[in-house]
This record gives sequence, structure tokens and C-alpha cells, in this order.
Amino acid sequence: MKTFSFKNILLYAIAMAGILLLLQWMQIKLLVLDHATEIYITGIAVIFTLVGIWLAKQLTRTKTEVITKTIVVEKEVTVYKTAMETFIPDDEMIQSLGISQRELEVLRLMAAGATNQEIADQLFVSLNTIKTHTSRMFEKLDVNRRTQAIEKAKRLNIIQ
Amino acid sequence: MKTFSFKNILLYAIAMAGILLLLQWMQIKLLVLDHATEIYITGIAVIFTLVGIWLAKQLTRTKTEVITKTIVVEKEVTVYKTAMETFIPDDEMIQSLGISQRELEVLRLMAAGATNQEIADQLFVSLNTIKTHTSRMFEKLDVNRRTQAIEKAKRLNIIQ
DNA sequence: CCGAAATTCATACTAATGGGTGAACGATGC
DNA sequence: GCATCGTTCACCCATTAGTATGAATTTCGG
Repeated sequence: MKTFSFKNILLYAIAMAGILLLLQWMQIKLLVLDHATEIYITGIAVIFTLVGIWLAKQLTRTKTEVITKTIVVEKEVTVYKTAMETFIPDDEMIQSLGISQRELEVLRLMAAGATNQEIADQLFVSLNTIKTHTSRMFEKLDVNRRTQAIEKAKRLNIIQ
Repeated sequence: MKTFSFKNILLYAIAMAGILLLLQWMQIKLLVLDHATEIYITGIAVIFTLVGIWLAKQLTRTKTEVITKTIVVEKEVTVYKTAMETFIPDDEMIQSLGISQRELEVLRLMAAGATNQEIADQLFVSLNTIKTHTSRMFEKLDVNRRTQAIEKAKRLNIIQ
């Protein structure tokens, strides 16, 4: 974690040198022209306000980067967990393909490795019903095998 | 959102000490100002530097937050892509299950949705050979269907 | 060089899957 | 009420997948 870069230190040194030259010049003025103390102080105030602003910007810039990196790390973890644990099905995709709720249930069980008979048993319907569902679903997914259906459905974020 | 860390304040203090030393050195050189005036001017410089910093903080606060949010969104996309693209197969698992290289190739094509005949054609072997491979592989994976094999293999990080 | 493992292929049989067609029933919306 | 859609079920036929068994060939380490 860098707080000051070499470039920043250099710039700061140059700025300081410039300010000192200015002060020196003003001091000479002060010696020559009496009753100019107010102008001198005001000048210093203005200059150091600017220095402060510049300094703050340098600090803020660095600080912002640090904060951003911290947030990114947090997000990385969050996103990773999100991708692993909470799967959000692409409802728009399901909608656009016209896949029904029942077909989706069949698809899920299919992806889990169940046979048509097992799916039928789990959903309390006949084997023929599952065959109908799978056929319609395959048509909608534009595939003709369950393995292809699973692959495509996972790729399109319909299941998993 | 903090603008100053303890470390930054310390660095600023050191910088100010350096400035004071510089001023002192210049004073000796020029023999212009007495000590009272020097302290007075330094005090003004410090105060207005702080004023400048405070001012800058007020001015840049909103802007900084916006920039941070933008960067976070960009990073989220990056992380997402990384999670998708870098899959590392669990070689230890493959080893421990005793799955051969050829069986793994078959498994991959199987997961892509290919039929045994298609796999045979792609690997330039006969359908019977693929059947043998799948049977042996199913035994090693302790499954008895290709859909189960795909599901388990993905779950165990053998493929995908 | 020998044996184990991997890869290849074959035959035979059974189970599962997929395609096509038709139909009944209920809910939903115009 | 009627049309549409989703869900249910059936029958038939073809293809694909899976199991069992046996065997030839290659590869690789001891």
C-alpha cells in the first residue's frame, strides 16, 4: 500500500521550493514597504490553502484506490459465493422459450440423473406423461436428447 | 469514508517539520525574520493547509463515491468471467477413482450431449469400444446412467 | 521380458429413450 | 361459450443406451 509515490514527493518538494521563493520575495517587499503585513499573511493563507487542497487531493486519490481495492476483494468473495450457492434462473429465457413449469420440473430431475420412470414416480404421473413433457421440452430447447437438453439448459442458466 | 489515516497524519507532520527546518535555514541565511514572526507565519501556514484539506474533502466527497461505485461494477464483471473460464479438474479425484484418459474424453463428449455413436466417430473408434468405456466409467463413478455420470462428474470437479 | 492396465472390438440381449399421433380434461382469457 | 394452453395419458415404432462376456492388442513399469 503506497501512500506517497516518488512522483508525489518530488512535486511536493518543487511546490514547497516555489512557495519559499514566494515568501522570500514577499519578505523583501515587507522590508521595503512598511504596513504590508496583512497582504503578506493573506498571501500565505491563500498559498497554504491551495497546498492543503492539493495535498488532500493526493491523499484522497490514494485513499480512494485503497478503498476500491478493498471493496473489490469483498465483492470477489461475494460474487464467488453467489455463483456457487444461490443460483438465479433466467426467467426471461425460460419465458422466451415457452418452457412450462412442469417441463422445468422434469428438466431439473432429468439433470439430476433420473430416468423418465423415476421422474414419473416422483411427480406422481405416468411414464407417458413424462415422455410427452420431455418431447415438448426438447422441441422448445431445440435438442433431441436429454444430455443435450441438460447441457443447453445449464448453459442458458435455466437450471442448476 | 475516512480521508486521513494515522499514517497520513504522521507523514504530514514530518513534512511540516521539514518545512519548518527549511524556513529556519532560510532565516539564518537571510537574517530577515525574528522567531516570533516565523512561528506566527508557520501557524498560519499549518492552519490554512488544514483549511485547504477540509475544503478539498468537502468538494471531492461526492465525486469520489461515484467513482468507487463505477469501479466496483467493472470488477464484478471481471470476477464473473474469471470464475467461468478457469476450471481446474480435480486430478486427485480422477486418480483415486481410477478413471483413465480415454474414459475422461468419453465423459467430456458425453457431457457435451453426444451419443455413443457420435463419440465413436469423433474418437475414430467403434461404437462397441465406446460402450465398453462408458460401462467401465459408470462402474468407477458408481452410477448406471450417463446423466448420472455427468451430474456426478461435474459435482466432483472431474469435468466442466 | 513379463504381467498389469489400458484400449480396442465383437456379439447378444434387455432397458431406456425419442418421435409421432391422438385425445381427454381443466383453467384462463377474450 | 369458445379458443388456447398446460397437463395428463395411451399406443406404436425406431433408435439409443446399458449389461454381460470374451478376446486381441498396445503400453508401461518392474
